Amino acid sequence: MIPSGPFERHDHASCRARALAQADQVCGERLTPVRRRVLELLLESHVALGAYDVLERLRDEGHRAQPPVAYRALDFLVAQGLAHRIERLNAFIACHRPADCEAPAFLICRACNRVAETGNTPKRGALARDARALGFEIEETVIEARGLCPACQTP
Amino acid sequence: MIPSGPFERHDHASCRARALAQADQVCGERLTPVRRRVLELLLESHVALGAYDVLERLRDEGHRAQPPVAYRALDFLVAQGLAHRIERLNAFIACHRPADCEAPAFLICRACNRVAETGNTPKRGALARDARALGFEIEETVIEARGLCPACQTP
DNA sequence: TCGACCTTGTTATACTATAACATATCTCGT
DNA sequence: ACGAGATATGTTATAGTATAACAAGGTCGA
Ligand SMILES: [Zn+2]
Ligand SMILES: [Zn+2]
Ligand SMILES: [Zn+2]
Ligand SMILES: [Zn+2]
Repeated sequence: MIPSGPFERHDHASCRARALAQADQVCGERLTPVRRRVLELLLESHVALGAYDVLERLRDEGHRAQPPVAYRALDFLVAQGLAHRIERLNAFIACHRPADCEAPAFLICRACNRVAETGNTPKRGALARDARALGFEIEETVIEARGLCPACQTP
Repeated sequence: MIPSGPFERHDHASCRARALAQADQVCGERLTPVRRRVLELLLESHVALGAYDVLERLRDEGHRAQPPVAYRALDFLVAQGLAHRIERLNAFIACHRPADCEAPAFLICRACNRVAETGNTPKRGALARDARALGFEIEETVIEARGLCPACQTP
């Protein structure tokens, strides 16, 4: 996947619209109003949101939601590949390319908190080699790098 | 680093003793009794322990400890490179090779919960390439693979 | 119509982590 | 000796993250 997005200036409206359209297509009716709204919230920026951030926003909109509402919606989105959980942050971001997203990796800026998804980490790196040598069967890999995005590197 | 350890039958007593000796050497006096005891607890198996697991064991031994006691000891061990935090598990494992551990990656068996550390992930993989292309400066990377160890793969 | 399945609502609780303040010790320069 | 700063521990309270469990309605095919 071509690295692109959060750290560059970009047309975020269409960035968001495209992801939402793909989500509609993937899920059809299963993308219920709450789930769709949560996805929209995640798509508002490239900053990861915690479940309670999502919850708070839902409440601000008049939805009298309890924690399971947020977690269920987020779990659904993650299961459909429309969002990703960032383990280091206990938070979630929307996937901006759900159509072709496999083995994603994440670059997390510790200064501005934006997260870039840089995908398709190869299955043949040093990790895969070591796993094979051990007889370990990898099912899923979390790769999350922390550092500074271009904008936050002091000049 | 040569993959070795948890998933193979091995002399765990010396596995543990070696790590402890290296820790003593690295830390000297700073490896206080509590900190050393926590490291020993982590070294008892290759299964990751949560902070509250550690706390419970300390209490079983008569130490009237509160949560900060466990977290402080664990934070110290992590800072010294004697233990690693596994983000996916909110848990900690001892590093069995503190002397030569840099950029570790982890293989987590979802069946038996043992964790293998397979180290020295290269700085020149696809991730590093993408980061460079984005101008992102990586400071630290979490790599955690989930799957099945050899013993847990049903035949 | 029945039952299986999915979705949402709601209450309560479990698990993980840190803030903040207190106490003790050591070391170093004066 | 004295006080300042650094380090380590004790203790209380609270913040933040996540799930269990039960209830209730909707859809849809057998
Ligand atoms: Zn965008
Ligand atoms: Zn940034
Ligand atoms: Zn061992
Ligand atoms: Zn296993």
